[in-house]
Amino acid sequence: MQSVFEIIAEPNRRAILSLLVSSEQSVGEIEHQLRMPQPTVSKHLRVLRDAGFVESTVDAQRRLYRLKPEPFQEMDAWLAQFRRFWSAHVDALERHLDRMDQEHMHRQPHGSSALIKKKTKMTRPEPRK
Amino acid sequence: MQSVFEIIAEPNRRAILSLLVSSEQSVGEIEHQLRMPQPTVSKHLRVLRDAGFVESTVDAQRRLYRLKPEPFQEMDAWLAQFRRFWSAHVDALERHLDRMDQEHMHRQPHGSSALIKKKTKMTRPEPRK
DNA sequence: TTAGAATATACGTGTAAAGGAATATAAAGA
DNA sequence: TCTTTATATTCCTTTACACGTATATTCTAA
Repeated sequence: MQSVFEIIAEPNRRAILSLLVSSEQSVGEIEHQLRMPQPTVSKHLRVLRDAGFVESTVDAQRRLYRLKPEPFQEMDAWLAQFRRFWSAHVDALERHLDRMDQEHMHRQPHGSSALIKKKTKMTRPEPRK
Repeated sequence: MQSVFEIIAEPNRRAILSLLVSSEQSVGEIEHQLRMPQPTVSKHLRVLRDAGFVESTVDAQRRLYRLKPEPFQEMDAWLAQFRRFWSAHVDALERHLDRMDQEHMHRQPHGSSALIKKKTKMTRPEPRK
């Protein structure tokens, strides 16, 4: 489980990361919001912490977990080499994500598709009038 | 092997994608440049094609593979939700990637670390004079 | 100091996927 | 047609990892 890419390959881990983007959360809060068994949450948090995606602080019996930026920046840096290539083809993405919506909606319980589409539209160049 | 994230979790596939960013390549060219057995290349290309990362055209007995943009855009869109969060912490990335260099250099045969660092520096804000 | 709450870890199991070796398919050229 | 080149696929084995269940650890509060 060396690389950041293997870490985020796991859907539950991506869900945890998306949850933590709003604010830090305890294990129990993650457990309830994502409806995963507690050992599952703890085990994924362990992996995420070892990989530097999150850090935790102690609050009584609770552990509060929050994001750390470095691995995300590393992923972004890897993606950067492809940006020149794809930036020409923005329109095709709309169709692609619409297809994803149809096929995978049930696997993405937290509306990330909608978020993706919204964000994508923001990066689209304005039509020249 | 549903999601784009699982596809790029495999290091050989990432190497193939990085190779194709310069230009389209035949299976044999990929095989030689990355020093992988031919069946390995073909199998990974199959996965990449099914996931929409690449497409191929026929050239005599050869198959020429090239990148397609959509999956990269989809990954970028997922990463976007974390950008607000990390954009404050740029300096920490330098240290992080320097550590990665020490630990993983032998696993990244194509100088992607150097490329990452270079690109990262480009996105760093200029010091105000 | 003991009970209960919150979290972490250990262990056993199933499964998916990556790799190697062999073989199949397809096209080109003699 | 037969051979050679280029690529794809099949079969088999191994390994890594995600999960469930059970148990351990850690801290609080009574």
